[in-house]
Amino acid sequence: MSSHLDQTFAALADPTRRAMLARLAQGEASVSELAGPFLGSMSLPAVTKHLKVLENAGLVIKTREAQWRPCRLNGTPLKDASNWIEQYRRFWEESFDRLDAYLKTVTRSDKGRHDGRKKKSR
Amino acid sequence: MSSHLDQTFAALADPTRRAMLARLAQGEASVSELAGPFLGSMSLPAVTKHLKVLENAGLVIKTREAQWRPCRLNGTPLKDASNWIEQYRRFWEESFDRLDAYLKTVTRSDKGRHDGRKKKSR
DNA sequence: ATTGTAATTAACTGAAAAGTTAATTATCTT
DNA sequence: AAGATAATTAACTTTTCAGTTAATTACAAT
Repeated sequence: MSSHLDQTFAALADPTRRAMLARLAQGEASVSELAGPFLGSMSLPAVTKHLKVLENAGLVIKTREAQWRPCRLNGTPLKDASNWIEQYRRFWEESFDRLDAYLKTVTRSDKGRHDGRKKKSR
Repeated sequence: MSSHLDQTFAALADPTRRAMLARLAQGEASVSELAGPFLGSMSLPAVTKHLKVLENAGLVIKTREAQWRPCRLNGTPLKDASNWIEQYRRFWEESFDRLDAYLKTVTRSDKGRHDGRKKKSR
């Protein structure tokens, strides 16, 4: 049992899969169209599997048209991923760097101790 | 050899690790403080390993203080992850849904064919 | 010096991930 | 009906990941 976010982030952790999403951002594509750029370095079944991971994560929706499987990107799981990350925005923005710098100025001694004792002063 | 984004997304794909980041967002914590909530369900070495993954991804910075390893969150890798995801924002926002709905209205037939032929009309 | 606490390292296990080749299914074309 | 094309499934290998227990390192306190 793995959460939605688990699956989304796991799917995004692979460069082949991110490239496939990038391709799909340009528009619908069949499996072989998606596979094209990778067939030099991996087999078609490997691509099918990557696609399955994206599909299971809900990032790609595969339909049927004759012997083709047109795929399109579904962004909704990315919304949750984005929201999750956004929680941490302050940790990479300027304002935080300044806060951080400030916190470093304040002596960490007592706040930082785990044994409830004072640190020797330097 | 895995890219920065690979490592970041892979690190975020695990709920234990995300929980550890959530804890660190509250402020610095030692390894055992971080481990606390999980010691019911996993061993301390397991926690150390998760922490190592976060550290390798650059999401956590571990320092030394006596026998403790105070850890703090470093948000910068999240910035890249966020930027990557933001590229796809239009795929989960209203405006896109409308565009999508519109595209479905227009007959997909020729646009969607991969063999350059016309579809039989229904 | 000995003991206790914090954390890591070592060595191992089991399960999941990522790839392979070969065979199979489904559909279209002639 | 036969052949070509698109894609998947099966069976297998290899590697990586997540966890375990036991041993070890490092420091502090007495």
